[in-house]
Amino acid sequence: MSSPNLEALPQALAGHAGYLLVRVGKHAQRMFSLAVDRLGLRPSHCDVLLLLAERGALAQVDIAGTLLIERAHLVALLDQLEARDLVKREADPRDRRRHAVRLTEAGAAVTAEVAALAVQVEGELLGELDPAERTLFREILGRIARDADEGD
Amino acid sequence: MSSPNLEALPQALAGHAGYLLVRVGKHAQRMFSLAVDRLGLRPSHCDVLLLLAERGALAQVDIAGTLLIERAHLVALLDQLEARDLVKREADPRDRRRHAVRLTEAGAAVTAEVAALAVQVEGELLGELDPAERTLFREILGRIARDADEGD
DNA sequence: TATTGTTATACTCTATAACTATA
DNA sequence: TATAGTTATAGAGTATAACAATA
Repeated sequence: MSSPNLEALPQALAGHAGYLLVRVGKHAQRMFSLAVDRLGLRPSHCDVLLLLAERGALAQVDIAGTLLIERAHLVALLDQLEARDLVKREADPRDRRRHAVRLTEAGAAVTAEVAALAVQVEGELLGELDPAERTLFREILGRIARDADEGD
Repeated sequence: MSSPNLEALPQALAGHAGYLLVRVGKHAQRMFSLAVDRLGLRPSHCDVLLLLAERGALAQVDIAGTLLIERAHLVALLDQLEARDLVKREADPRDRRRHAVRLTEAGAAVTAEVAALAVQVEGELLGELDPAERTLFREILGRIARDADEGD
C-alpha cells in the first residue's frame, strides 16, 4: 500500500473542509504549475498576465493588492516577465512614483495560451462533477473568497 | 481603495474554480496557522498529531504517505515534536528499519486542543454557508480530493 | 536489491524592514 | 508625512539525491 490514500486519513482531517481545502488547493496549484511549465512560467506569472489582459495598464501596487501578493515579491516577477518582453513598465505622467504596467503583443499571445491551459486544468480538477455541481461549487467558493477578503 | 477586492479580479481568475481553490486554500492554511501559533505549532505538526491520535502508532513512511509530505521533511517535524515530548519514536521489533511513532500523554492533550481549534477555524471559514451547503461543500471537496489521489 | 530513516541541497513562496524618489 | 517601487533577509514548504542500517 504505497499510494497515498485519503481513506486512511482520520476524520479530524478528512472530515473537515479546512484540511480538504488546503489539500485540494495545493493539488490545483501543482496541476496548473505543471501545465504552464512548458511556457516557462509559474502560476504567479500567469496571475499577473491574466489580470493585465482584462484590466489594461495597472500600477504595481494595484496588481499586488488585487492578487494578494507582496509588492516586494511582484518586483522580481515583473523583472522576469519584462526580460521575456511579455510586459512593459511605462512612466505614469500623472504620478511619477507609479509605473503603468501593461501587456506587450507577445504577452497578449502568451496570455491566450495560459487562459486555455487554465480552462483545461479546471476541467481535469472538476472532472467528477456534473455541470450543475460545478456551477454550485464555483459559486460557493466565490462566496468564501469574498468573505475572506472582507475579514482582512 | 486599499483593501484587496475580489471584484477587481478578471473573470479568467475569479470565474475559475482552480484559482479560487488555490486562493481559498491558502486563506484556510493562514487562518489555521494563526490559530495554532499560540500552541507553538505549525499546521504540518498538527496534521501529524491528528493522524496519530486516530490511527495509533505508525511508521514514518506511512505518516508521510498518508499526509502527502516528504519522508525527508517529516524527520525535522518529528524531531521538533519529540523535543517537546508530544510524540515518541520507538523501535519496531518486527522490522528494525522502522520506528513506531506514537503520541505521548502530553501529545494527546495538545491534540485535543488542536482538534478544537480546527473546528473553530472551519466554522469561521464556512460562516457564510447554511448547514446543507456545508455538507454539500465538504462532500464535493472530498470527491475532488479522492479523484486527485487516484490521479497520482 | 529494495526499503526506512536520515542528511544535505536548492528553489519557491511568504513576511518584514529599510531605502529612494516622489507626492 | 505618506506612498510607490526597490532591495535585502529570513522562515516555511517542497523536491531531489545520496547515505547507512536493515530487509
